[in-house]
Amino acid sequence: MERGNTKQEILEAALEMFSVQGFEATSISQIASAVGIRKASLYSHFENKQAILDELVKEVLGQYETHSIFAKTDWGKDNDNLPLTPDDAVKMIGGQIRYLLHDPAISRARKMLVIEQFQNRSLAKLQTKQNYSDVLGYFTGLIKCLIQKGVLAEDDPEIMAAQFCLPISVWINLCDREPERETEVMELVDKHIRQFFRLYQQSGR
Amino acid sequence: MERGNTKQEILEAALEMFSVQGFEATSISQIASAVGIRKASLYSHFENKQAILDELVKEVLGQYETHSIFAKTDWGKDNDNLPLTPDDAVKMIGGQIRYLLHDPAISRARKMLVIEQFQNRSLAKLQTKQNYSDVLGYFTGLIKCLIQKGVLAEDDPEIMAAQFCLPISVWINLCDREPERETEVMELVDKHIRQFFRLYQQSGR
DNA sequence: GTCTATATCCAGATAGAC
DNA sequence: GTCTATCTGGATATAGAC
Repeated sequence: MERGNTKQEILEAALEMFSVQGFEATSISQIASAVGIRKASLYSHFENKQAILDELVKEVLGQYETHSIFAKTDWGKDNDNLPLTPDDAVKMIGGQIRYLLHDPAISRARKMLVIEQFQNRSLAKLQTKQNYSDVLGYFTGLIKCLIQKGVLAEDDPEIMAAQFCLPISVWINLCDREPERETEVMELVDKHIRQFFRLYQQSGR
Repeated sequence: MERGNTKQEILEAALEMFSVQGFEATSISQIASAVGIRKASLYSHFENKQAILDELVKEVLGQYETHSIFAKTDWGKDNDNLPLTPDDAVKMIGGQIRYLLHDPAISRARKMLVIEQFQNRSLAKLQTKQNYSDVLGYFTGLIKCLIQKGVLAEDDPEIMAAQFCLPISVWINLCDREPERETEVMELVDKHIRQFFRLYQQSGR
């Protein structure tokens, strides 16, 4: 470390605390002492407490747009790494879940949005976008491709996507709350994906 | 009103605020003024702020055990009002969702648990029990009955239950966050239930 | 049971030396 | 940029009159 990145350290410490206690319950002194400075020094980097949250939402959560696979919805041509078999799907989704669960910034941002969703209208919208609409849109596109390729039977793709990814959303939230249940959850995910494929293959016959 | 129920009014006001702002961000004065008394008077009813939360968890959330249909899991004999058709299921589940969404105590308790789930280990456990395990157990039992009756095809009942009720959980949470989307959500629920039945009927042929 | 008054503490935020 | 010192307000909680 050795300075220069103090502002970044503040953002990281703040996110860590906001994601457990929430914004209101986290004090400036707490954040400052986690970074190793006095609370007064923190005001050299941010105008006030709210500015920390604003910056977090803008930067840390904003990098979602550039990095998250769910933010892009162009399932047009690049059907290269499409999961055509249950095994592929389990591998792909399993890896994705593990990444979402263990990346500190991502998991903390997700938890913070859960905590603050009823408090703040704009955070509610962000929560819906990142952890519902975009995910649903992503899987709707993927499933449309799989239908077109004849891998899955024809049916309402949006409902199929919901049936596929919303249980997984709930299981991710369960792991956020009780991390020790991760292996149990991963087994459920495995069974769920295979059953989903089996089902929507059969019915298309 | 006219007194005598001040303690109850305090609990209700507190739950209303805890369910939006969270416990830490809600002050004693806020609760007191919502009830129409001074903050000092509140200490005649509760030893301290924590005692309000404890009582809420014990009483208001505890009445879940006696009133919620999800708390009972005996699908043994009383297969009277079993939803045998998609229409029945849509009607039954739709009514249940509307009840869960609009009953003030239930919806506030649910939101409070969402907000406090990462803060407090025992509230995390309660959240998992009430809004995950019990619901999953309830629908696993129901689905087992429907399989036995030949209404649905044979498959892993726990996974079927997850595919059935976890999307609905997510949609309820979406309505908690953005109540104006209720009708849109109810249409999704309708389509989801019919597609679920159609699917698991077909595959059993 | 409710009130006013008060004690104590800690929050967010600013001033100014180094 | 970080510090000490300080301001101001609001928090939880208690004491004691009515």
